[in-house]
Amino acid sequence: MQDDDVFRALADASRRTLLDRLQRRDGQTLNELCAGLAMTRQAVTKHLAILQSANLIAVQRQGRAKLHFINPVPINDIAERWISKFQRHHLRALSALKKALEEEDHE
Amino acid sequence: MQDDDVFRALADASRRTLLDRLQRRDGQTLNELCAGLAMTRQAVTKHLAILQSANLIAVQRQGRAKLHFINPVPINDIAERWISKFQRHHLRALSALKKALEEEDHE
DNA sequence: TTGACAGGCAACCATTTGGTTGCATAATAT
DNA sequence: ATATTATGCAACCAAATGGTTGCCTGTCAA
Repeated sequence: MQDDDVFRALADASRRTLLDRLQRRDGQTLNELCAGLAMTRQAVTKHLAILQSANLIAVQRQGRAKLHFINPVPINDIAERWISKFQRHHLRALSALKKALEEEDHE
Repeated sequence: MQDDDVFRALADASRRTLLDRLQRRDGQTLNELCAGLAMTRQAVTKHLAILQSANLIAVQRQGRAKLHFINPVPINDIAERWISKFQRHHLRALSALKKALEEEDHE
């Protein structure tokens, strides 16, 4: 599955924070993204590499600076392909859960 | 963040497969969920425990069997709180999801 | 009651992960 | 030309992760 990289990239809170920051202001450099985070620049570099290989961010060199741009497409893909699956079965699943919990209460 | 458990639980392909299976047929036992998977029952047990502590599934004992029920709420929560940030241009689809959830709550 | 079936617990293991430090390289400013 | 700034690379480390095996407990059926 190609979604796997996206899911795994999103699993880390630091990486979600980085996406958060890029979402607030797109096109930030590595050093800008490092500011205020409790980890070294190299750690951030690794996180960004993971986000990039999951296609969640795109990178553009500008002189010695490296600009990072968020790519919302994979997240939207997941939202549409995967999460909607759960919504489709939401009613049935919820009623099954409810029924199960009620039966549990009667024991 | 409380979403963290959900994100991390969803990061593993085996766990997503388990959710997939429960989505197809809810209320399966541990042994049923193990069938055809290339890992031991104990590995599946661990995955189910992670899914449970992320509140993605609920469990009900029935005699010596253990029934597993999917809980779509945390995933919908993420869709609402987090992923929606990244799909501003899909506001219409999102409001449809929100509306569906609200209708469900009123049952 | 005895055996088979469903699941739980704990120890152990290899690999992955998230992080570090130290040094190197490339572009810019003075 | 030189110092400074922005980033890259590689080795290393501890902890988390995903998995195994072995054995134990509880429940059902014959």
